[in-house]
Amino acid sequence: MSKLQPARGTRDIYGDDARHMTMVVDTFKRVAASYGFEEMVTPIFEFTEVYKRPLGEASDIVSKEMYSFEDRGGEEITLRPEFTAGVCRAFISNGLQQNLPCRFMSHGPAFRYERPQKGRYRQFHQINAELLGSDAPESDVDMLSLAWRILSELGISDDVVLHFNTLGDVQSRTQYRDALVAYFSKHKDTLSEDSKRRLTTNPLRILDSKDASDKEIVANAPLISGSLTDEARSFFDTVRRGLDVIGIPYHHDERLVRGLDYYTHTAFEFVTSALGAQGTVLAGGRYDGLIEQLGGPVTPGIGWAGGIERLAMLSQAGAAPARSVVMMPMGDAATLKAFALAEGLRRNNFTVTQDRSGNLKKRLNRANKASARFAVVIGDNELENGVVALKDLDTGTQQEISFDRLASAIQESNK
RNA sequence: GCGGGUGUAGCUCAGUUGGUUAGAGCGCCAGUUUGUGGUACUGGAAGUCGCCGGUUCAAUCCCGGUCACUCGCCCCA
Repeated sequence: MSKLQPARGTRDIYGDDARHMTMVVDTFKRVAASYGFEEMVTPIFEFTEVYKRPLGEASDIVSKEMYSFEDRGGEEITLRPEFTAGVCRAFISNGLQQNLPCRFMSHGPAFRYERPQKGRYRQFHQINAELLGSDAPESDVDMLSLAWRILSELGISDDVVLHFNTLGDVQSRTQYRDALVAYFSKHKDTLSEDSKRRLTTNPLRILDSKDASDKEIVANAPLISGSLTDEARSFFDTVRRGLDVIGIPYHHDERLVRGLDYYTHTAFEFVTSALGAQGTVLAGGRYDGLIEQLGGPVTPGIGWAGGIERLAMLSQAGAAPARSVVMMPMGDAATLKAFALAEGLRRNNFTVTQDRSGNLKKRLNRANKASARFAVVIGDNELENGVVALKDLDTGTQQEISFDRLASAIQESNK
């Protein structure tokens, strides 16, 4: 590597990108808190088994996308490829089943060894919400409501469509899987190579194949609604009624499935067409068997994860950095005085930086480029008289202010 | 993992049908103003033409490989 560059699929995040992503996370935390969610910060790596079991040995994530390694103590370790399994492990490890339901929010990086594309990185970032311990369909509505609220506050709810389906309970899902395998096996000869493989690894996934001839076959494939038990059907209807009451528009997509084995009942994706092939910005569903599968007490759960990069690309919203006051001391004595003045201003919640190099012209130039709001010039003349020259960089006006009145003068001009 | 496109200054891009000193705009630096910005004018710095190899008298240009980005597939947030 002759040029110093970040490892493939990783990138440095700064400037506007960083501001947009921070806005996504801040909005997420604020809104999730208003739904009663509390932070759960789990380790960024876990024993490999934590992800291997729930995700399914055959899943692509486990079979070829995980960053797994043996650490120096001989333990099999994996960088988290998603949040749910880790949060559930934490739930079990800490015996949190005493106070159900639990509502956890998390955010941070996750890792998958994939071919990078726009909006798809090997180190990517997610916001994640999990609600553990409620098997009521109303909880599914709560989770969708939370997601919708966040998308709305990010200003992108008009740009996404909620695709929504049910996978039924375990019995429904098993029946459906069998029905699909039976149906697709009849058409095996005309299925694409990818889908022939899926027939054994993940038959549900054939339903969203993009292959033209697959699509023809899929058009007549049996639907999950034909395999639903009465309970599963009634569960689904309750969730739908909830969405109607809250006023979340959705598209009932009978072919929407999940890639991961642990999902049951509600499955959903908020999708945009603005990001090319990586259109899913937030997705999740119910996973009633997961915690038990990990060795914990039987506990239902529902959760979702949102891609921070993708959400940030869509929303393009970010808090502008606070406009600063720049101290411009001329000479050693003034430099010392500027320290004291700056501290005083910061105690009054102003953002203050120091610029001590170059002539005044240069400093004002820099301040201008940095969108600073005020310049405070202190030289020997000012020191003698106990004043500073306070320059309003927006209006260009300048006035002499005594040391002790500086904060209030800035406050006044900034109105 | 598979297929297509791209890679020239900090950024956005021209260009060379293979031939001496590779260009523009923006940005950056300096000056016109010994302590007063945004405008204007003048001047300047900055590129191993992604990297390695091959063909050739000669490669930034052609060929091969490689790395990265990008679009689609796969997968998925």
